Amino acid sequence: MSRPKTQPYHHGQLREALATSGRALLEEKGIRGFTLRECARRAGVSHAAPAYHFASIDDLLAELATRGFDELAGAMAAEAARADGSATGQLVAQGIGYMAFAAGNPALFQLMFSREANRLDTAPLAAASEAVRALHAAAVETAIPHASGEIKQRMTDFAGASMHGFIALVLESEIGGKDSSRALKARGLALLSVMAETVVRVGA
Amino acid sequence: MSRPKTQPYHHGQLREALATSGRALLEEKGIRGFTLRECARRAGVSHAAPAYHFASIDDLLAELATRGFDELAGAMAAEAARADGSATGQLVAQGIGYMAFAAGNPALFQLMFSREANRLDTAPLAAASEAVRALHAAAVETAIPHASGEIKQRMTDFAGASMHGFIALVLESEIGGKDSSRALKARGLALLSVMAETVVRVGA
DNA sequence: CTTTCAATCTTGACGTTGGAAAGAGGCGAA
DNA sequence: TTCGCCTCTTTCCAACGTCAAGATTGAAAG
Repeated sequence: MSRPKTQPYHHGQLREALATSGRALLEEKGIRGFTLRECARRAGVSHAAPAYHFASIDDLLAELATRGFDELAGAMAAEAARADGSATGQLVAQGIGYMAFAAGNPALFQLMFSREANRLDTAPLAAASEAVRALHAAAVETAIPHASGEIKQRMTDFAGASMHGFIALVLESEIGGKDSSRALKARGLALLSVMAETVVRVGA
Repeated sequence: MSRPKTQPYHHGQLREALATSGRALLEEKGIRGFTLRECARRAGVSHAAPAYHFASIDDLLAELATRGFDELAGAMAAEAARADGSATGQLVAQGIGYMAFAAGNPALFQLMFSREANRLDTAPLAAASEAVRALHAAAVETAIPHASGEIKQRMTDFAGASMHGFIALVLESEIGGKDSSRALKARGLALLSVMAETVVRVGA
């Protein structure tokens, strides 16, 4: 019976199960409605079972945020991989991946970029969010390889702020409250296009 | 004794006191650490006293968010009033007011633009946030009065996304983790400047 | 000035939460 | 088989939001 030794016992995959049910719960109830006990309930274990895998509810939230950043980086990289070779290609493609992830996981996205997550700041979480930042910086580097360091920093600020701000405002329905998803996508693309062109123009 | 009849009794100004202590508590503990009972404690009343003034904890949070939007609009308008007459003046000045408010009230700012606040959505809250949006749209209008409606909308998206995204990322220390406040201000101003120039250029 | 009375606050209770402590159960090593 | 550790359950506690009931007060009415 050569079972992988990482499936030890009773429930076996509790950590994974909690991350999964937690993620769903977060999207359903929002950050304020998120409870450890409901999370455990959905995983089919007693309310104190999570304690062995997560030191506290904040620890579980940190794990969710960390996985979110990993997935976000994946989404950005996947889009970027199929971008054309133009100067703005990477930047726009990554932006599409970024916005798509946010739109698909609004509550998780907000958790990742919330002050609460900042307060948690475990090492893996910091590393995962740093990876996303690095990916973004690389896209700017590709767009304006010959610009000065200061310009590159300014344009990284600018590009990151534009794409993050747009989707953040959309999620809060501060932008396009009643608009269709299709119309919002068009507006998002238009924004990314203006953003990328500006980066290249200023960085030239 | 012609006291204003709106100062009725015991504590008298409980609603105000709760809004004040609630705001401070929110900044201290964050949205997850915010509790009605602690709020009441700080106002010097029993744990159930708030119920008379606020139907629920969400109702109190909605009030805080509403006041936040009012104050944000005030900050934007105050900065804009002392702007020069250039095309980009209003836009940059409002952006400064916007970022200054966010930097001074990070937790409140995040509450205002959180999915939770969206869920609350009382009429006054919707009106207050709409007022901020209108102020911003007016600044874009001033910058590019002759552009088409679609361009104006796109540039409103763009300008709002840039300024909101930048300060949002700063608050989460996703931008400039260890930088001084002075350096961050410079980066914010640089961003606003690029943003405003782009609006005018594209809208021309 | 006394009497009402409605608005405001307090007390006490209920169900739920996060977390700690202690015990039960099963798996792998000896 | 026995032992010991890892995993989960049970039980308990303080604190939470909310409700219901009672107490307190300022001010209007007589």
